[in-house]
Amino acid sequence: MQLDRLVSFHKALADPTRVRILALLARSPLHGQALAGKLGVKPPTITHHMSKLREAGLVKEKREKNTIYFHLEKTALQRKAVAILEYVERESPMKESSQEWEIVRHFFTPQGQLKHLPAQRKKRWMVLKYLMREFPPGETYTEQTINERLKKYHEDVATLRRELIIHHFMYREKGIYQPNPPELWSEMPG
Amino acid sequence: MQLDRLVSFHKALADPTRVRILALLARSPLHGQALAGKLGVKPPTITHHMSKLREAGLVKEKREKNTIYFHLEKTALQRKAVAILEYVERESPMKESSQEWEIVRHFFTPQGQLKHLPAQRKKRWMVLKYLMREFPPGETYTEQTINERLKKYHEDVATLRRELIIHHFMYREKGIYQPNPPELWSEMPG
DNA sequence: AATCTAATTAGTTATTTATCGAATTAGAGG
DNA sequence: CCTCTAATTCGATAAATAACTAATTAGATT
Repeated sequence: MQLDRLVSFHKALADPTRVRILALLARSPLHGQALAGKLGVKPPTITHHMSKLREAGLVKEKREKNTIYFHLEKTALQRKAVAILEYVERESPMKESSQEWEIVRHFFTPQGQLKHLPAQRKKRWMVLKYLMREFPPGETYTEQTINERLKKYHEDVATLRRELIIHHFMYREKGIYQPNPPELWSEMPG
Repeated sequence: MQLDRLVSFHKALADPTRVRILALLARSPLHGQALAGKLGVKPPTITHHMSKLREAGLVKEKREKNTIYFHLEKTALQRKAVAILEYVERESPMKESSQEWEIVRHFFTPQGQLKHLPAQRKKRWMVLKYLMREFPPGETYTEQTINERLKKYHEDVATLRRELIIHHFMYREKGIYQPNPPELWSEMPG
């Protein structure tokens, strides 16, 4: 789910009256006047809230004579409720271990600059893997792009580039760089 | 989770900047200046957002020298994300069948008033069960409270009260009413 | 003590929004 | 055509809030 859809879903739930509406509709379908009565608000307020809930895809309605019955879209609610988890997960290639980050972070300044490449092979590998966050898979990168992005971390981009290739984090062909999938990375040393 | 906690959780996620912060922190802990830099906002804005996220229990912080590193409380996020599902579920004792509701609803006006108690025993039982939504288990109720709440449905609260007792939906002792758990209810007739 | 940096507070502004009363629209039924 | 009811729209108001600048606090280092 894209950011703005995700945010407007949570906006829909960021009001006590709307949450109570959903709880009522989970019991049974209700029409506007009944909701207004049970919640102690006026009909225009219900209209206001229902349009937000409808926009968020959480309720649907069925007309019956002059009356409009709203019902909860429970499967949509379930799906959207967990979307935030997928969203933060999708963006986090470092999820495997926060201990790893505890080691890696000492080689970066608070501004995020790399102080120096670790001498220890294991730590060096971790730092290189960390740098790969700049190059998500599924895309290819020119050498110029690689240089620009590595420059943010350290002056000596040539060494960084070479190390990334050596450990098979990336693959180079005719000046085009391509991130390897984790299966092709070199093993984490000792 | 109670309503206001639930709402303030969703308020915390109802802003694109805060969702982006969570996504960044899912990668690795970061301090305020780094967040400000990556998001293109000023430090006071970060302070503002972090206090909301902290209040919602989604981030924690660790001081190190002069710098404060924030990290995501992922398990809290997971727990709270699904809380809305439990909330709407908990309030819906009618979930077992919407066919049941199709029968029951004919005895209520669109405003939610009970037209009359059904003569058929099975339908009468269903209507009484439906009325029990007013009296969640885990609490006790005075007769006055019972009367007030039943009054919304029908004038003749005495009959309703008596029927609820007869069918063992509630238990009365010394003028205090207590809802029975479903195991103690009388069997649904027919 | 003086200084540097990160974070916070205070105060301001512009935007959003929850709610209401009054007026209007949309159907249904006489 | 008239009337009734449910729902919506319109306009107004009050409250919440996201963002900034400027000033201040809190620790750490010199």
